[in-house]
Amino acid sequence: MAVALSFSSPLRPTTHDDISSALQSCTSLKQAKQIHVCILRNNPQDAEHLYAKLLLVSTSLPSMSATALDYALLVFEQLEEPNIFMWNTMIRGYAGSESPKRTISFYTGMRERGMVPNNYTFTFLIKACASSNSSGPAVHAQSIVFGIPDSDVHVYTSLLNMYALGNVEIARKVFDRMKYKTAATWNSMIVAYTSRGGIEAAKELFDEMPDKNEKSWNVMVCGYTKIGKFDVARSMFNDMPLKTLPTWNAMIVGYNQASRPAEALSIFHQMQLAGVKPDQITVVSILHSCALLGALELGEWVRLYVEKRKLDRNITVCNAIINMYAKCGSIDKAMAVFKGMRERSLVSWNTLISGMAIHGRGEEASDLFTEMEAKRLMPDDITFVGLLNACAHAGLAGRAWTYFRDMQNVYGLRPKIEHYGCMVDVLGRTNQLDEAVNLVDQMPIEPNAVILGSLLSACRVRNDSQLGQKVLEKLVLLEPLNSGYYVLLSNMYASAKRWKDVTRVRILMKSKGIGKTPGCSSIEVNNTIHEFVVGDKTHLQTQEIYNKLGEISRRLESIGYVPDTSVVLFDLDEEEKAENLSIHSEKLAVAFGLLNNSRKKPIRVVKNLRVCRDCHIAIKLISQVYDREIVLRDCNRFHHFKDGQCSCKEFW
DNA sequence: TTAGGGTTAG
Repeated sequence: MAVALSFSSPLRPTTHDDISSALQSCTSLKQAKQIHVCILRNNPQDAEHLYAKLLLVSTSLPSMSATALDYALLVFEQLEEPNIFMWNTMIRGYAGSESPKRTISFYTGMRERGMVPNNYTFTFLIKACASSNSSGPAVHAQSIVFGIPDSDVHVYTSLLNMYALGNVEIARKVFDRMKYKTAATWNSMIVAYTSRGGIEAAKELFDEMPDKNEKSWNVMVCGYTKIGKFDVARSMFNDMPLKTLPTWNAMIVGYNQASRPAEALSIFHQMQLAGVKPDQITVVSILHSCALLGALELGEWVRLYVEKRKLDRNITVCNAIINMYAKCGSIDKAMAVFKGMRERSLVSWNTLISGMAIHGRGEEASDLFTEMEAKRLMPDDITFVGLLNACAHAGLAGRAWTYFRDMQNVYGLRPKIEHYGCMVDVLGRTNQLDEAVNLVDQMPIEPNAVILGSLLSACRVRNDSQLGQKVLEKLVLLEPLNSGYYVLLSNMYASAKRWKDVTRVRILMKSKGIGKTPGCSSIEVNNTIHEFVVGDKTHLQTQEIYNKLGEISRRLESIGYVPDTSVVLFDLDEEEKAENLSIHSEKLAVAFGLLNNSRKKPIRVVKNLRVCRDCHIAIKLISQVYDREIVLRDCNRFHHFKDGQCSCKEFW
C-alpha cells in the first residue's frame, strides 16, 4: 500500500509545499489525520489552502465512509471563515454520501452565514436532489435567483439528469433549450430514454449526435441489453470503434441480468483474450454468473484472481464470493470467507443467512442472527426473508412465527408479501395446512402467485386435491402461462391415480400452448459445464452414461429400491414409467459424474426444477451404494446426499 | 485546488 509520507517529502512534513504534496498522495483517513496534525503543529503559510485541500482529500477517499465525512465536518467547523470552495467541497461530500438529504440543510446553513452560491454549488446540490428525490424544483429556482444562466452546461446537464428520473419529457425540454451541449449532455438524454423504455427515441438521438464518444456507444449497448435485445446489442458491440472496460462490463452485466450466465462467461473469455484487465465490477458479475450456473471450479478460479489482484479488500467483491460459494454448494467456504472479512456490510450478513437457508442449516442462520443482534446491527426486510426461509427449509415452524412477530414488534418492519410467502411455505411443509389458509385469509395484502403457489404445495403435502384445485383456479388467472402450476396439479392427480384428470390438465395446457419446462441438469467437470435434459442422448459419452444408468438400476434394485412411479405424469404401464424415471436429467448428470469425477470430489449437480421424489430416493441410495457425496441444487434449495441420507430431511 | 454522462452484490 502506498504510504503518503514515505516518498520525497519528509516523514513529518512541516512546510506548506511538503504538506501539500503529502496531501496529494493521501489515500486513507488515517493519513489525512496525520497530515492534519502536521498543519496544526507547524502553522505553515497559506494554511487556508492546505485546509481546503485537506477537506477535498477527506471527502474524496475511496468508498467514502460516514466517519470520513464526519471528520471533514469536524475540520470544517474549526475554520473561522470557510470560503466558497470549502463550502462546495462539503456540499459535494454530502451529495455523494449515503444521506444526501443532509446536503440541503448544509446549504441552508451556508446561506444563513451570508455565503453566495456559485455554479459549482448548484451542480452538487442538484446531484443531491436527484439522489434524495427531493427539493429539485426549489433548487432549480434558487439557481435562477442566483443568476446561473441556462448556458451553463454543467448545471443544466445536472438538471437534465435530475428531471429525467421523474419525467423524460421535462428532461427533453431542458435538453432542447440548452444553448451549449457537450457529449455528456447528449449521453445523459440518451440514457434518460433507454432507462425509460424509449429505445427508439434513444437510437434516434444517438444517430443524430454529432460527436459520439465511447460512452455514447456503451449507453446504447446497455439500453439494448436491458430490454433483452441482445442481437442488436451484440452487433453494436461488434461495430464499436473502441471497446473500453465498461463496454465489456455492460455486456457481461446485461447477460447476467437476463439470466444468461453462459453468454456472460463467453464475453468474459473474449475480454481476457483481448487483454482487457477485469475490475471489481467485472469480477462481481462473473461471480454472479458462476453462482447462477453453480460453476464452482470457475468460481474458485475467480476467487484466486481476486486475491492476486487484491480486489478482495472490497466488501462487495467478498459478498459476491460468499454468494458464489453458497450457491455452488460450498456453504462452509462461504462461512470461511465471511469470517475472514475485516469489515462487513449488512449485505454480507444477509447473503450468508440466505445461503444457510438454502442449505437447510436453520440453526446456523439463527446463530448468525443472534450474533447480529449482539453487535447491535439493524436487520432489514431481506434479513428476515433469509431467516424465514431458513426456518422453512429446516421445518422450524415455531421459530418462524417468532421471527415473523419480532420483525414487526422489535424491528418495526412491516412484513412484505415475500415474508408471508415464507410463512405459508413453512406451514405447508410442516403439514399445517389450516394455519396456512388462515394466514392467507388474514393477510393485509392481496395474495400473489407466489403465495398461492406455496399454498398449492401445502395442499400437495396433505394430498388435499379439493383445495388444491381451488387454489389452482386462482393461480391460472394470475399467471396463465406458468406451466409449473399445471404440473403441480397434474402431479397431485397422478398421486391419486386420477389419470382422467391428469389428461384433462394436459389437454388444457396444450390448448393454451403451454409446454412443461423440460427438466435440465448440469454438472461441471474440468471447467466445462455439461448439460442434460430428460432422456438426453446428445452427449458424446451417451453410451457410457446409459450403461452406467443400467448398472445403477441393478445395484439399487439389489438392495430393495423400487421406483416411485406415482410421480410420473402420464398414464403409462409400470415398466414404461420406471423407464421414464430412469432418464430424468438429474440421474443422467449423476451417472456422468460417477463416470468422470475423481473419487475425492463430491458430485455437484444443478437442476432447473425441483428434484423429483423418485430421484431424491434414488440419489440417496446412490450416495450409499457408491460411497460418494452428491450435492444437488434444485430451484429451491440444496440437497447434500451422503451415506444414504439427505441434508434436507425431507423438507423440500 | 471543486462540476455533468455509461458498468457493481442479497
